[in-house]
Amino acid sequence: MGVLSNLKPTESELEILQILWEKGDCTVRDVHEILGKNKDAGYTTTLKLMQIMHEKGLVTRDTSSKTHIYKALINQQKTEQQLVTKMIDNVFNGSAARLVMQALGNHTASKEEIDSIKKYLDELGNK
Amino acid sequence: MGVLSNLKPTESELEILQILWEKGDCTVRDVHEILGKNKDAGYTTTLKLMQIMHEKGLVTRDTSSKTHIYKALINQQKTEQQLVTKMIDNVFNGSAARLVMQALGNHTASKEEIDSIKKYLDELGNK
DNA sequence: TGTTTTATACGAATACATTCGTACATTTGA
DNA sequence: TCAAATGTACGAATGTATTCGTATAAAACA
Repeated sequence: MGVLSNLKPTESELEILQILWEKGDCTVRDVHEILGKNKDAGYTTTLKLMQIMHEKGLVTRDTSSKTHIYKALINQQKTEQQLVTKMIDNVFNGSAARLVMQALGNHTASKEEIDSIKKYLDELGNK
Repeated sequence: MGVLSNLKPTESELEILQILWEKGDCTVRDVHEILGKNKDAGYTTTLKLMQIMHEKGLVTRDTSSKTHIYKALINQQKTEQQLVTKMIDNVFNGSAARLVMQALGNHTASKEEIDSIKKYLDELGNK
């Protein structure tokens, strides 16, 4: 297991990571403007967060020009897996099934989603 | 929506709530001893946490005798729902299906669990 | 009874995350 | 060219969670 795998992003860091995962390379301003749609913090707040993320090894950056370019360094899939596993352990007493039922047992899941999950389960079952 | 519904427990508070949900009425010592199996903090740490939880309205307590008896005041199901919904929004971009697949796509789900989920999905589909 | 154990209350230290102000350097463009 | 805009660095304030020490009171018991 690598060093990076046990770095757990904070909530704000996760918001930034989402953006980097989706958009790829970003400047601080890029990220800040996307964040600005949902929250309003100052520009230097976003900058500081991203600098801290760099210190922690969550992101890399290209500093060859004045405006630095940031890139996620930790893996999206692996991070999501960590968060889910942690929730299963902490909240659902180790039962993935309880989490799933909780997730599906309300309006958030559409018919299409439920169908795709069924398909996924069938594929899982055939392995 | 009631006042209690937007109280979000911290991680330590959640650990304590789990115990209260499972065991029902508990003294601080009860909780502290169960917690002690996994972590080692001082007794007064647990006490303080539970006092704070009382201030926040997460728990009630019976103080009629010297040793106080604590009880969860927020609902387990509702709290779990909140946490899951928040994770779906923050981590999986609103897609419950993505969360579910992430939860099932590893060793944490046993065959029995997967079967019970299938059954659950079928029941959901018939509504 | 008087000592030990078991409680609560509460202030304070510590740790960590978040936010912002300010200094300073580089670009941009009028 | 030189002022305005844009960028980084960084210290510090703020907010919140966690941890623990100490004071004090009640209960248990030898």
